Amino acid sequence: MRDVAALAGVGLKTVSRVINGESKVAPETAARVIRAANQLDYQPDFYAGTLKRTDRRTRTLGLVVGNIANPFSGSVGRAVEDVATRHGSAVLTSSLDDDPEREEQLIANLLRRRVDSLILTTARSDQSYLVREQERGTGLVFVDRAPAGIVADVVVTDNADASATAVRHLMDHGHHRIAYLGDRPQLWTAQERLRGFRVAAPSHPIVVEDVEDEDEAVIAVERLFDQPEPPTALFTAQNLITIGAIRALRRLGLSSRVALVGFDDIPLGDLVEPAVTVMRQDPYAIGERAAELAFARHATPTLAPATYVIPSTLVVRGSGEIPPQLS
Amino acid sequence: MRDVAALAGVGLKTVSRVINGESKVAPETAARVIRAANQLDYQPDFYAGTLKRTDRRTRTLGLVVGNIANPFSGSVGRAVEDVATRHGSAVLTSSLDDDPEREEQLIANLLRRRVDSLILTTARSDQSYLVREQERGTGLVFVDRAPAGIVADVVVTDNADASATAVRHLMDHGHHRIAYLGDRPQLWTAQERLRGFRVAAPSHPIVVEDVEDEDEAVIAVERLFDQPEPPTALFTAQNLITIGAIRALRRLGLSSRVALVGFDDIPLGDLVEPAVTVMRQDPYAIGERAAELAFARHATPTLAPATYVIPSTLVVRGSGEIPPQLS
DNA sequence: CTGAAAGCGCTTACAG
DNA sequence: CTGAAAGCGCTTACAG
Repeated sequence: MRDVAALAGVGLKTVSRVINGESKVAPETAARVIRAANQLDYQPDFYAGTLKRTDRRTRTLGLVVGNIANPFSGSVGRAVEDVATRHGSAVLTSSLDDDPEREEQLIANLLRRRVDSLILTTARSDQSYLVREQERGTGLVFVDRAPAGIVADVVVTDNADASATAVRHLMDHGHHRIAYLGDRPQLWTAQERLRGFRVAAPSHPIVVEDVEDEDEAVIAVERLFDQPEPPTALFTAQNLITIGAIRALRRLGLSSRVALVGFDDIPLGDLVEPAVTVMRQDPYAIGERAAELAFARHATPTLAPATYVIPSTLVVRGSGEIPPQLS
Repeated sequence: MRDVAALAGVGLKTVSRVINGESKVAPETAARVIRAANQLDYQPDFYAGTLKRTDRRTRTLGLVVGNIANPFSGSVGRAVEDVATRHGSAVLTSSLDDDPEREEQLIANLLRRRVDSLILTTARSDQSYLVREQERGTGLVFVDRAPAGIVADVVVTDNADASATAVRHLMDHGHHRIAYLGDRPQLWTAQERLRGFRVAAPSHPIVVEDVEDEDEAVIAVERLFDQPEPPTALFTAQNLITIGAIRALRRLGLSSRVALVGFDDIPLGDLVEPAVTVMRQDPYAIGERAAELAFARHATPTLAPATYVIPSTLVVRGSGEIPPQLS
């Protein structure tokens, strides 16, 4: 910038004004500055300006998702990016892998880079370590999972409600022996989905927790049908579990005899046989709302923190409408 | 930092030394500094340090992918993130949507934030506008698509080879009437895949270009089978086209009578009926190699730019092994 | 409409 | 082992 000022024969401040499009510069002077900037191939350094700027905003958001390679996180990320771009901000993305150790490390890394807000999915059971950062003015929006030990904006799916809806759908189709297959009970989402299941489920539900991935889901389903009184319907409370269940039912030759409703849509869910009925979440809407909240808080820091619930939709495709079979 | 120094009763430089873990600080002094930092809840500002640091590295990478919500880009992004984390760097992620207008805008945004390297997928037909930035020392690695007008590191799939392999697989199964269905011919990847197809294909191949999405693929396939001499096999040169083709074949009742090989794997490709044979790309390997190249160049700026080809694998699942049917 | 001085939070290049 | 001075590239808060 100094070189540009020298070449154009103006003061630093004038170059700054031209670069930032502030008015009140004589067109002729401005033209000279622009010519000098082009000649020297000048690129302003945004972060250098941040140092002295009154609001100290870096116009950078930190995003922590489960795993950016997974479609749910990908859609959240895309939404955050879209909103950020509209506000002239950039997004630093990190994948958590549900690892509590990583959580603190990733967040520390983002904080050192002075992100204006953090939009984050968490793995630890307590987030009170972020209170001081929040007091310092960093925006905090929790997505997908509600935090503990801190009051902040939260954007989540209607986990319990959606689960109850799924179970009622199965009961409406005549099922009474319904099995729940869910993720690790430490996860807030797993707790909520089980809670919703219990609210709507018949009196003696079958509950299988701690199913961590597709392979474990296959095993869990095989085990269920190895018992004297197997379920007539499955509610799989996570997308990988749904995929594992489809695989297992197919191997067992039960695809067309056991009803299945999954939580969270799966890719090509309409092309498998039978097509799979799911409660579809809206990850783009979650990310969008979260990013909008972050920017709203930058504009009005006194906003009271709130929890936003994004609705899910029952997508009826066939697997959830199979009637109970007499064994 | 000034406050920490004052509270600990030491000089600025000593605080700096403790924060950065430089040796040569008396344990006692260091402890006092750490206590002061905790008490004041001090967070170092990484970018402020960058300003005066000799290497001027921001330890930030810029990533431009097609769309982070799409599984291919997601895997590339995840790989870049993993390598960056190992090197203490963070990643600014942007989605291009194959929009040439966006390309310049997104890149300008990243450059203003002084990324050390740019790892990018491009939509424009020429990237010579990046030469000056490259000369200034910003690392440039092109992924998925080769650039024009600039010499830089490139990491791509073996598009032409993999396409030829796919077509030979179909011919080995007796097919002579094979249709190619591909994306916009402006895209480098589409050109390469068509080139590979032509190398291996029989003398009078059927070529359908400019298929932009799933819906267009459905229409294109329906049209093919509305003709006097329809193909006995399809080579769908992009994942959304593959999905559209599966849908169309199912509607036409031809799923088990027309062979299909897709370029790029699709989710749940093994669970549809028939399971779909594909040339599987390795997006994680592409992202990983690209990020490693970026860091290698930071360490050794004189490295000659090179092109790296990441191999694909034929995944045989059923749809590609259907023999030609007598109509 | 324009510019000189001061300073943001750090690191560098010294001197002790 | 420790610290004072200078300066990175900008913006602020002035004065003219």
